[in-house]
Amino acid sequence: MTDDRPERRRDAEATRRALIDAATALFTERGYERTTVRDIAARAGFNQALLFRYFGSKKALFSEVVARQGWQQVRDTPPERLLEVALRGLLAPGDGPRDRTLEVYLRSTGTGEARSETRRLLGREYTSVLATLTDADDAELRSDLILAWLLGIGLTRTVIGKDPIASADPDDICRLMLHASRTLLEKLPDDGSA
Amino acid sequence: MTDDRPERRRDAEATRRALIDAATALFTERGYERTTVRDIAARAGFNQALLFRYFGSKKALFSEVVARQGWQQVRDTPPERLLEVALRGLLAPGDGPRDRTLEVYLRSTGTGEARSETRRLLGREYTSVLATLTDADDAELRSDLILAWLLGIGLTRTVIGKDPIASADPDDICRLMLHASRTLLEKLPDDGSA
DNA sequence: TTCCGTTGTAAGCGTCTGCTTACATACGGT
DNA sequence: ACCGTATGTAAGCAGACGCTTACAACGGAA
Repeated sequence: MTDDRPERRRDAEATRRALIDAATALFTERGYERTTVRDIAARAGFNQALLFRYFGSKKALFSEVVARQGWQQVRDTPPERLLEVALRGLLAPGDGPRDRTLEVYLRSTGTGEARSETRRLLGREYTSVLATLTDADDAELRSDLILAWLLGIGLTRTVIGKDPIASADPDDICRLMLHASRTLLEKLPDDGSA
Repeated sequence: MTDDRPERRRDAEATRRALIDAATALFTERGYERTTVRDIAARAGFNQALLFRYFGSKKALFSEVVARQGWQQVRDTPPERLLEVALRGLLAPGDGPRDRTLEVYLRSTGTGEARSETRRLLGREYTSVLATLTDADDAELRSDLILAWLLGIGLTRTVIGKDPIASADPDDICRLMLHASRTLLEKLPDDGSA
């Protein structure tokens, strides 16, 4: 229906996609280090040698995964809705197809060069959008603190799996977190300077 | 001065301590997966086989590291000061001897069984102490959100190294974060229920 | 001095890792 | 039908990993 081409038993495009999908799932589940190229290929249903033909290296594949998630969320969402959308994406149950950018982001801890660069760029994107919501002169720091909060919540719920955050109702978390964030962005605490 | 015993060229206690110190430093710097037993032994100045004689396994050593940091901070600090103390510990420059509990905590991401159990227990300790600061009926969730924020800030500053948090003045971060936390703990947003 | 348990090291085992090579099979154009 | 290329696999390499084993040297007690 959605594809008019005849089904091919060998299809480079489909294989590439399958590998990226498998890699995305595993990287978000286990993080970069604990995911092996053999795991990825096995989940995609192919030989791991293909992974190197298509992507060259494990690191390059990781970059493709991050790039493919592709800043879509941060670019397609109006700034004033971004925080809630990102938070709800992070809290949603893990099965459906959804934006996993922040999960990949927080799973990609490590000191790898290319990886940390990608991470920094993506974070900058979120921070600068959130910064438009306040006119404080330390707007960037404030919005960075909020991004950090998002990461911390995701870390606690998804990676560590610690209660009560892990099993809390997304609505409750949203209500509390968004409320506190709004006070941070809108109402300026006394900053002790002129 | 502080040790009246004669200096011994062979001292099991001192060796143990050296190994734990080296392990603490490396685990907090690189995380669990990226730290090898050979790295640890080399930094301590010993053969890696000793590590297994004293601790049995890499995982057991990690548990000793966490245990030795030892919940001291969370138990020795009065609840109303805990948040600031923990945050400042997380933000302080990396050289001096200081409490690294939260750093180890956030570095120990992964799915290892013993590790994740230790992590959960430590987190519970922090959460329940912070929960005494509010009388909301979802006190635990609120304080867990604050612990998550601590982790997120530490992650951004220490692990990811992303500006502006990475290079911000600790005082500024403290002022903003503590202010927002107080509103979360003290002033209850409308929770839409009876 | 002899002796033996403690404290240390060198070497290596088995396994897993990212990655490569050599080869098989399917496909599309002629 | 034929053939060259695109797509796929099986096997294996070199190195790193956690961990073990066999053995050397120290140091206190006899």
